[in-house]
Amino acid sequence: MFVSSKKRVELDDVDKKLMIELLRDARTSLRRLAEEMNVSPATLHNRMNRLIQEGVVRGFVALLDYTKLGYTLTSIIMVKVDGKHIVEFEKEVANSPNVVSVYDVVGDYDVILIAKFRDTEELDTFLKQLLKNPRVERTFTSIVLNTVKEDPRVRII
Amino acid sequence: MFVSSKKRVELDDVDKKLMIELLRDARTSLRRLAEEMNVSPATLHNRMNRLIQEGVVRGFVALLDYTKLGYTLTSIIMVKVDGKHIVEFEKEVANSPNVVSVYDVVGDYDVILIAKFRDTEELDTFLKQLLKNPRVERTFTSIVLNTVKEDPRVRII
DNA sequence: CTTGAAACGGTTTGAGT
DNA sequence: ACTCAAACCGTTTCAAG
Repeated sequence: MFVSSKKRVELDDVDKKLMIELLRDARTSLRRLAEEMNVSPATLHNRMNRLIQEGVVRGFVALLDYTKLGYTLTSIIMVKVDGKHIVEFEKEVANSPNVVSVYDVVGDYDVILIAKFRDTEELDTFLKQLLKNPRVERTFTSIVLNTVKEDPRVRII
Repeated sequence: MFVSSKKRVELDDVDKKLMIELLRDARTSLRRLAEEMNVSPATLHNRMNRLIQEGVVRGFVALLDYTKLGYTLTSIIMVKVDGKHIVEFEKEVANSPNVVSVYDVVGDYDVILIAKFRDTEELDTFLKQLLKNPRVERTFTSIVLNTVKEDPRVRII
C-alpha cells in the first residue's frame, strides 16, 4: 500500500519486456510471452517472482471505472499541517479507503490528497474529519469536473 | 486510456465479490474464487467478460514502484488554459507518457496534471513544452517530496 | 444466465546443465 | 541462472438445463 524503499534496481531486457507486458495486461500469459521472447516460461516465472520480491512490482490490480460504480466525485485536497506532525497525519489519512494518493509537497500547503467519493455528503464528512484533526491548520479543496485521464502506467524505458 | 461514459451499471453480489478480488489481485484464479463463492468457474468467466465489455473493468495492470525504476520526480502541475481550448489541451497532454492523471477543475487554474519524470531536466523540458502551447496562460508546479500513498484502489461497496 | 464436463492452455516444480 | 518436461492447475467452450 505504501511506497517503499528508494533503492534503484538492475533490470535486463528480459525484466523490462516482462514488466512492459505486465503493465499492459497483468493477466498476460507467460507461456505466450516466453515464446515471443525465446526464453522458457520458467524463466519468466522466476523473473516475475524476483521483481515482486524486490518490490519493483507492487501487485496486480484491476483498473475500474469508478464513475460507473457511483464514485462520481473526485477531489484534490491541499492541507496545511502543523510542521511537527506531518508524518503522523499522512499515515492516518493514507488509511482512508477514499484516498488514492497522498503527496508531500513544498509550498503554501504541505500535503496534497486525491480522494474519491460517491456524493458531496461523503466529501463533506471527510473534510470535517480532516479539520477536526488538531494537526490540520487549513485545507483547500478543488472539485474535479471531469477526469480526462487516470492511468497509473508511466512509459518505462 | 480515457475515462468513458458515465452511465451507472447494475451489479449483483457475484459481480461485486469478483471485482473486489480482481482489485486485490488481478491474477487471482477464477477457479479457486468460484469454489469459495459456490458458483462455477464458467460463471465468473462470463461475469468478468461482461464487466470488461461494459467498461466497469478497464483493464488489469501491474502496479510498479516507479522510484525503483528511476522515476523519482513526481509533480503536480496546475495549468490555466484559454477557456475556448481546454478540451483540445487536455487531449494533447493526456497523450504524454509521463502524465498519469489529467483533471479538469474550477478555480484559479483549469487543469491539474500529475506527471512523473526521471530528473529535473525531463520535467523542465515538459514544462517548457507546456508554456510554448499558446493555449496555456500560466502554470504552477508543486514538486512532490515524498509519495506517501499512490494506489488506484478505492474501497468499493 | 448458469452449469458440468471436456478440451485447451498456462503455471510451477525439480532434475539436469 | 536457464531449460526441459512433466505434473498440476486454470480458463474457456459448449451443449443442456
